[in-house]
Parts: sequence; C-alpha cells; structure tokens
Amino acid sequence: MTVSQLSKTRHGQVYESLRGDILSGRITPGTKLPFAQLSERYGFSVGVIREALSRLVEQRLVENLPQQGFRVTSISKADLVALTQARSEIESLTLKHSMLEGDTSWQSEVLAAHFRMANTPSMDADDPDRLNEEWVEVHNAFHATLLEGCNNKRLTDICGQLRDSAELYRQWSARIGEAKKRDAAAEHQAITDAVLAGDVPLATKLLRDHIDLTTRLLLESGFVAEDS
Amino acid sequence: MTVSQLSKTRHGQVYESLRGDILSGRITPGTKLPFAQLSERYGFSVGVIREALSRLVEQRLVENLPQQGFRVTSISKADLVALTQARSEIESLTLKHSMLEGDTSWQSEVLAAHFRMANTPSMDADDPDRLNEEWVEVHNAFHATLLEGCNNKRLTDICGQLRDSAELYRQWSARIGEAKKRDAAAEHQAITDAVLAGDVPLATKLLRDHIDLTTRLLLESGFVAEDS
DNA sequence: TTAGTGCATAATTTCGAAATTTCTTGTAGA
DNA sequence: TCTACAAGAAATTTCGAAATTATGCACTAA
Repeated sequence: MTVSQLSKTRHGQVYESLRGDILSGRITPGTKLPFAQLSERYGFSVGVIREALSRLVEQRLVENLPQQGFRVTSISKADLVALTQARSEIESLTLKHSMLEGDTSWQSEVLAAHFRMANTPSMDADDPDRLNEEWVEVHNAFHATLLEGCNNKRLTDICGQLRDSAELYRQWSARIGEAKKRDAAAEHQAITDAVLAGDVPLATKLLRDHIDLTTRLLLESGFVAEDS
Repeated sequence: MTVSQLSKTRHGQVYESLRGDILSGRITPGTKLPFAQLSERYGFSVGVIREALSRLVEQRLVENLPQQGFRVTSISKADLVALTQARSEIESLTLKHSMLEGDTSWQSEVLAAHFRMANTPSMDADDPDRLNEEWVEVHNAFHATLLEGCNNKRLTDICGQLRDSAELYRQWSARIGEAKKRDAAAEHQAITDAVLAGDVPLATKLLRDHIDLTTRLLLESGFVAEDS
C-alpha cells in the first residue's frame, strides 16, 4: 500500500492511500479490512483507521456491517449494469453542458489531455497483459477534462464519483483479454474530434457507446457471474 | 436535538440524530459543530462524535477544514442554481425510467403516497408560518415513491442525495412567504395524474417545472444573497 | 450424524486523557 | 495608532487500553 503525504492529518493520509489501493485494484473487492492489520501496516492507532474507513463507506468504496467490520465494496453484475447505465446517461448529459458552456481554453485542455493519453502506452512494459498505471491516470484525466467545461459542479462531481465506482470493475475487464478486442484509441480520437467540432449529438452518442462497450464486452464474455 | 435509537452503534445514533437536525433546519447552515458541545449533549466520547461527523462530510451535509473543525455545509446562490439544475435533469431522467419500468403495484404506491400527502396539512397548526414537519416527511416520501419504479438503484440513490442537499435550502423558502404564492397541491396532483396516465413527456416536464419553481421564486424574491 | 449449548478467542466499538495545532489576548516597540 | 510577537486558552487530533460484541470450536444430547 502506498503512502502519500498530501494530507495534513493522519486519517487523511490513510484515506488517500487506501482509496488509491482500492481504485488501482491492489486490494480487490470483497477483501476484509481488519483494524489490527491496517493499524499495524500504517503505524497509526485504530481511531485513525476507523475514520478513514468511514469516509470511504460514504463514497461507496467500502462497505460496513455494524459490529462486523469493514470490507472493500463487493461487485455484482446487477450493479455493473446499473452503474453503466447511470454513467452513460449522466455523463452524456454533462458532456452536453460542457460543450455548450465550455470556452476555447477548455477546448485546448481537451486537446492536451487527449494528446497526453495518446502518447502514453496503455499496456505495462513489463507485463503486457496488465494495464499501465500511468495510462489509467491520464485516461481518467481525459474523461474528467471532457466534462470540465460544464459550469455545474454538482454534475461533474457526480460523474467523478460514478467513474470511481466503475474503477472497481476494471479488474474484470483487465483479467480477461476482452479489452484488447476494441480500438480504444480510435474511440477516444472520435470523441475528441466531435467535441472540438462542436457536434453535440455525435459527441454524446460516441461517449455513451464508449461507456457501454466495456460493459457489453464483459457481459458477452460470460466471465461475469450472475451474482457475486 | 432528537435522539433516535434505530442504530445499534453509538456513532450511528449520533449520525442519524444530527442528520435529522440538519435536514429539518433545526441546525442552520454555517453553524459550527464543536466536539465539546456535541459530546456533552449526547453524553458520548469525542471519538463517537468524530465518526458521525466524518460520515456527514462525505454526504456533503457537513464541511470539514482540517484542524479547524466541522460546520454544517453553508449554502450559496451558485450552489442552489447548480443543485436545482442537476436535480431537475437527473430526477426527470429517473422518472422516465420509473414510468417505463414500474409495474401496477408501483403505481398504486404512488397513488397512496399522494393521498397521504394530500391529507396532511402543509403548515404547522401552532405556527402557520412554518412548515408542518410531518408534511415535509410525507412530501419527501411522495417524491421518493415517484422514482421507486426505476430498477436502477444508482439513479434513485443519486436523486435521494440531491434531495437531501436541497433540504438545506428549504429554510430560505420557508422564511420568506414566497412559498405560499404557488399551488403546490395542484402541481402534485398534476404530476400524479400524468404518471398514472403513463404520459412520460408530460410527467417529466411537470416534475422539472415543479423542481425549478421553488428556486425561481426564491431567486426572484431577491432574498438570496449573491454569495454567502 | 445433526442440532444446540457454552466457553475461549478474536475483532469491533468506545472511552478519557495526552499531544498537537489553532485561536485569542495582551504587551512592547515603532 | 498600528504592527509584531509571545504567552495563554481553546479546540482538534491522536493514542492505547477497556468494554462490548461477534466468531470458532469443543462438547453434549437427541
């Protein structure tokens, strides 16, 4: 588990570190998070760990059963479908706002974010079957930038939360080789082109297709159990 | 501050009680929430209070500045506008799903929830200038029921969170008499009729207008400061 | 074998005080 | 009068142990 020092408070450090470990898949969904283990690993008291965990609970990244401890939120086919639908509809809605409200400076940021992503190898240099962690970061930044033209902070925040939740499911798509069957680079290029051209209907449609495709490939592969 | 006993854990009790006090307006936005005062009022240690507060922070009902304590989230005109727009768009989206996916049993629940609300006086018996707390509850239940036909838990949860945030602003509309200028009962009746008739375009339009109206009246009244 | 009971163990929850940081007040100097 | 600095007060943050609750296992009876 990585330890960042951005936060002033101890529980803030644990929160950020744990959040990163969960989103990156270093700790897999369903894993139990016992106080003893965590407080030993970080060297902080249980009170500090407890606060970090409760914050993650409200973000839906961690589940808590009273008197039975905390565990990384478990994933299910039903939630994956619901999450994908919610993302698809709300992100396309927010993209529409973004394109109508965003100025030239925003457009240039989109272009820059896309360039950065296009020039980062998507697969790990050492293990070509795993995603490159740096690419995951710039990919997420690209999608965030797409929506940053939207002046409505409530909408962009909701989209951010939903994208975080979606990260929990990435291990599934990473484990199966299904992800390789698509041409993600072409999809991103098409979205960028449509956004810069100001073609709202096309851009929103492309974004929805982009979000839906990952889930569809996953479901069609039969890898995902009916419920878990 | 009321103390409910639904939760098994102490921090759960504090969380529920504090949440109710904030949503009902008994504690107003911007109010500081010092540990000493809260731990004395509830009779629990600061650790318990701290956990309840951090959970409320993640729900955006409470703000936290590191080393400077907690306070009820302050309200602003900009956020009110953003919140209203987000609610309007996402709730109407969810209502569409609800109407397309909901069955007859759901329709009967809508009818029941509307009946319950219509038969509850909206103003307090003792103080006719204040809203009746029971009406607030059944009114919220009515709006929640409207969306319960939607099978997508992610969408309905987001709508619930946004409605909670909107509650923070109710004191503004309650303080000014502006709320009386509208015929809320007629609006609710029209929405219910359209929902039961299966008229999706009409129902979603009426819901959007219903959500927008409160904010518009508030802004037109000039009561809301430019930023606070 | 199966179900139920009681005990030992392990984990979570809570407390109250100590450590740390921020806020306030008062004083001295320019 | 104003600013800068310092000491005291107040509040938040953290700790480590005690209290409470769940879990696992052996044991008994049907």
